[in-house]
Amino acid sequence: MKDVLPIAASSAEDIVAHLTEAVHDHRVLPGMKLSEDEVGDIFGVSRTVVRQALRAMAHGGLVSIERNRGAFVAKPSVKEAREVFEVRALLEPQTARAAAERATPADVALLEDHIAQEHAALAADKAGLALKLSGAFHVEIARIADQRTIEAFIGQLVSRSSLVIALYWQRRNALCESHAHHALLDAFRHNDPDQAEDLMKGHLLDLVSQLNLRETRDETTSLRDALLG
Amino acid sequence: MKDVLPIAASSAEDIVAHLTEAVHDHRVLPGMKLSEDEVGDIFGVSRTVVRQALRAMAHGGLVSIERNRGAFVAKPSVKEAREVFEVRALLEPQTARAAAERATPADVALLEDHIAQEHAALAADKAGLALKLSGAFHVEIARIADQRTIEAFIGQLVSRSSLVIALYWQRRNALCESHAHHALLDAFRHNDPDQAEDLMKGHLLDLVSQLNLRETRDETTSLRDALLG
DNA sequence: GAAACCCAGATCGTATACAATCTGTGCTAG
DNA sequence: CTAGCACAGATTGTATACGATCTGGGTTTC
Repeated sequence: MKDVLPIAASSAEDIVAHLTEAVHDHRVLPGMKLSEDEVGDIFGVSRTVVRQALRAMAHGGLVSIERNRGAFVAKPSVKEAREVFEVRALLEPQTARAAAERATPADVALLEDHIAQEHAALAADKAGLALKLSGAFHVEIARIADQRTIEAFIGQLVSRSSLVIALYWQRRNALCESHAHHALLDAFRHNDPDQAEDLMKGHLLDLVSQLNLRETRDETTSLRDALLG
Repeated sequence: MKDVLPIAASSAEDIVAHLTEAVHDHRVLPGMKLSEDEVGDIFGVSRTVVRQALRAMAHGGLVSIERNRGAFVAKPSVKEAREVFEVRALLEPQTARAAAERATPADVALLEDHIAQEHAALAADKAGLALKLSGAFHVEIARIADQRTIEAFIGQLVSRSSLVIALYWQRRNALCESHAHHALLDAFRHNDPDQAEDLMKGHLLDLVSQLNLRETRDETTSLRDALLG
């Protein structure tokens, strides 16, 4: 079981993309060790490029690097978790407003497809995949708003949100957000900035309200199993 | 002139700090080439650590890396320049509000010292230094607001703002912002969130209004001269 | 004379080797 | 039996070496 074929990825960006996706759909969980050798084995590259990837992810807040100890998937504290959603609450409503002003039929179609995939993922009981798509939806809105700087920031915040959700989500009600996304889609379709802004604001509040920002949780799994299994 | 003593800096973070400072006070200008060998010589480290530093700065938007061509100090486009200040307008007024709510006498004293240094720099005709301090002032406000995530973002935005100012500033009136900072300080001293928010909003609008977001400018200087001369 | 081509120098990209640091295990002393 | 220490294995940090790619100048050809 040691050398299944490595994942096709040569560049550091590929590795970042793969690992980030794995974190987004909760195949890789907060606290997991990302050993340079192991990652290098899995992707079939040398440690040099692995280190580039890990440091890049560290800059995005997805990974924390401890000197002489290695890289770990970040475990945001309760304070950091709050901060992430506070910043999102500052950035995203206004961004949704701008997106609603600019959204073209092509944009709407793309978001529709996004939501359809989310539904399919939920139907197939792939909660992780649905979560990843849900995050991408938010980033896509920033793209539609034609705000690349904000898009990059929201990308980071969505990544960290995945970590926060992995740590602090209370499962009592399954994720019903696709409803919120559908409502947002309507606002975009009708180019209604006011409603888009309000809906986004409410959506983010909803998300935070479903978190339990008191206790922490702990889990550990093999990185190799998470990525290749 | 080839081997003046290298700047004392061993770690990648030191190099990032030095180079970032140099950019902030306009000793290093947009478009300047940051050759790995040259930077390594200047700081007395190997290319390995230089690359770490340059990639880190690239993630912050201060440097742009072109594959097989090298690293250059970023030259934000007019669109990026607008975006930077649009994001700042979203983040900073609210942050100033939070800071005004939390500011302690110690915080106020620290900001006072900051402003005093700014004045001294302006009096000594060190416009670059004054600019750097002015940016640090904004970051300090985020720290007082106890928002580390926002602090990091504003740090990035201030960095890029330095580049924008280097490219698009129209010099017709010298930078009189220390006045705006003084007004903000008063709002913090009296714990007046409303006024702090308004002042910050106006301050940012002022800054943008003093930019000429139409033409670009070009200049080139030796990195070594900029850092060591 | 101008354009296309080719080659040399320089610069970056990646891999590998070695040094520094940490973790955990087993031993020893109290 | 427990606490402290020391050493071995593992992992990361840094430097260096080599290969790939780009830039610019000089030559050739039309």
